[in-house]
Amino acid sequence: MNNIKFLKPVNEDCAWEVDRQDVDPVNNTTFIYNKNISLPLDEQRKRLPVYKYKKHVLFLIEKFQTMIIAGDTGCGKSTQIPQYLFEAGWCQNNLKIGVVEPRRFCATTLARRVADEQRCEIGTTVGYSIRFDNCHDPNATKIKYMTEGILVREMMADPLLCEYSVIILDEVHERNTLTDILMGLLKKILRKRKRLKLIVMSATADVVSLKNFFNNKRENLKSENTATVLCIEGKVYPIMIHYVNDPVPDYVTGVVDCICNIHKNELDGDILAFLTGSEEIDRAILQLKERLTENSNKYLSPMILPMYGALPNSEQLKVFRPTPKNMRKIIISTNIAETSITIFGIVYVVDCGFVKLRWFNSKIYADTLVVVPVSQASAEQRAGRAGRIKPGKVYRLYPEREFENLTLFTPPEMSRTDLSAAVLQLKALGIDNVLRFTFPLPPPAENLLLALELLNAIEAIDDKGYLTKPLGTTMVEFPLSPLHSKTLISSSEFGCSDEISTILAMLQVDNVFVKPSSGANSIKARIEKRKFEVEEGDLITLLNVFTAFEKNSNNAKSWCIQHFINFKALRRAHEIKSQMLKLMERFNIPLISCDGNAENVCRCITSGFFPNAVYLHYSGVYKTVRGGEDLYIHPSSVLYNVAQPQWLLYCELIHTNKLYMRDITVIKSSWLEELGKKFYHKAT
DNA sequence: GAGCACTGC
Repeated sequence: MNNIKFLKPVNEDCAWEVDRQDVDPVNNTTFIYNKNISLPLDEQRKRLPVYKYKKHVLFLIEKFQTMIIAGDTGCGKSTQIPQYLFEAGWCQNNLKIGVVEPRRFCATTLARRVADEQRCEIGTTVGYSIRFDNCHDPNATKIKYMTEGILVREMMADPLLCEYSVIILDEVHERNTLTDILMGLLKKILRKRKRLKLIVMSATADVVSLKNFFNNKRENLKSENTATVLCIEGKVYPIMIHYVNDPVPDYVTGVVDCICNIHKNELDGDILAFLTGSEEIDRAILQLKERLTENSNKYLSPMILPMYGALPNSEQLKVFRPTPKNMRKIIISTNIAETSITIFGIVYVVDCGFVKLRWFNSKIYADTLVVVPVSQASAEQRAGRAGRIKPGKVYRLYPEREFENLTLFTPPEMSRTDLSAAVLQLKALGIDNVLRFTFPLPPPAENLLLALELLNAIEAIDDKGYLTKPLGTTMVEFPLSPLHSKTLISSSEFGCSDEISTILAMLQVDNVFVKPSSGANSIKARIEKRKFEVEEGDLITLLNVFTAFEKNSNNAKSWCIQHFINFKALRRAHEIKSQMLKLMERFNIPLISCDGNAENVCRCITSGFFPNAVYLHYSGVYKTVRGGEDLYIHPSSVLYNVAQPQWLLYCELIHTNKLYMRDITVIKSSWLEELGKKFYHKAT
């Protein structure tokens, strides 16, 4: 295909080039451990813990409209229960079973596994549907795995989900915003369609509150319960939990100390340690490499591995390979290993007791990342990673008395993040009064009101709270956040919809610029990036990258390597842009190019992102136009090293030691007066 | 001078 065969894997500077696309998703089973792999499929199915509960499941689903199933990952519930229902006739009369997963990876791998067990081709009786990848047959598919966003989209077209006899919500304990929206909507649908059944599956969540939420039995009436709980006991080994006597001053060093002790004194078994971010993980690994030598343990050599989402796929896969003989894997991970992935062979868990979460800051109307103590449920989930193959040990880096002070559950995402997209979605689904919507856990009213205020300012909803036509109703159709979709829809008026659709696609992918860690190449990468940089800011810079990428599409991969651009990110941006173009055509938004007139593009960006405006205060820091909060230019911005412009718009805020603006565009204050008039006349 | 995890007909 192209000329990259001269690159050697040993050349560290090219390591980034190996990435997810090289992993064959069909044959990649490293993520899922199956100890019965040598048995025939039917035999494997019968050995799963859930098999003993087959009759219970089928009995309870007849009797109750909603069933809450609690069971650990690995008990087989996500693959088996849909098949039990299918085999018991729940797909007669052309009805389907819908299984809703929080991640694309789960939806596709589970569907493929179930298709194998049903001995059918994927996309026939068993299929899946995720964004950019439809693999199901509307007439033949009976068991359909999908992501949460897909079901929300289906509800917009078919509000009572008439195609389905059963909906299964999986991994509900993660409590994503979409999970909560779906639960609220399904509660309504269940009232209207008595024959629809709902199964809610969860690993740790508090099943009692879920049961109460779905129970339609009215107080003081003799009517029967409509919801029930089934607990599936998986096979777990006992876990011994250790606490420290006194709080540790620095949990990174604490984790390192603890790992060294385990490695020196404990028998074989891999170690999994939780920290909050990649920076901490890299720091811990440096310390460990200094302190652990081949001689630290007579029998086992340490094999120290990082694990976090931004890590290249080739690096992530190392964590799943079986531990070589006479070695001990020591994995230092973010929260990704708490729920999203399962690593086999863990016997020791070290928990720093903290997690990094998105948190809505109402002063600046933005989500920020904060490090907070974990919840009890989260601590238990982390601990549970130790007892999968034999009795395990867990080390918590806080005193035992602190455990009781932890909150029981991590607040659902809805209660702690920006709600503007969720509110817009609900409005489109016919929920006019979002303040009275039955959320599984109502988010703070202030956050809902701020979301409504923002949507009104960008004219997605009118003063009475109804979706505007055509702007608001069209915005919902795009898989973009409200400010982004507003920008896109107004882009044809500014004569630059081609450029804006590119920029918005580029904003949705991360790590466009490759940053090698070693000296010479990091300077080269810096020089290459300069070639794309322009004084208008980061967004026009991204536009330049994409335009150059498309011009070189016949040798895209080698072009990316040459210019230190992330090929995978650009390919995904291309994919997202094509989806946007299709939607734009459908909603009659003409594709117009401004042929290099950057001012048009910047004015258009202002028309959508005006709520995120800042000005340069005489003290030398930027302040938000409404709240007057201090913000700083992120070092990754092209504007970091130039004279500070007077007015800026940002697309994203990162809260670390300061509040940093990312993806910045230079604007004029007169544009704000013109394009964000309604919003700013109150503020100024 | 810096980066939780997911996701979208």
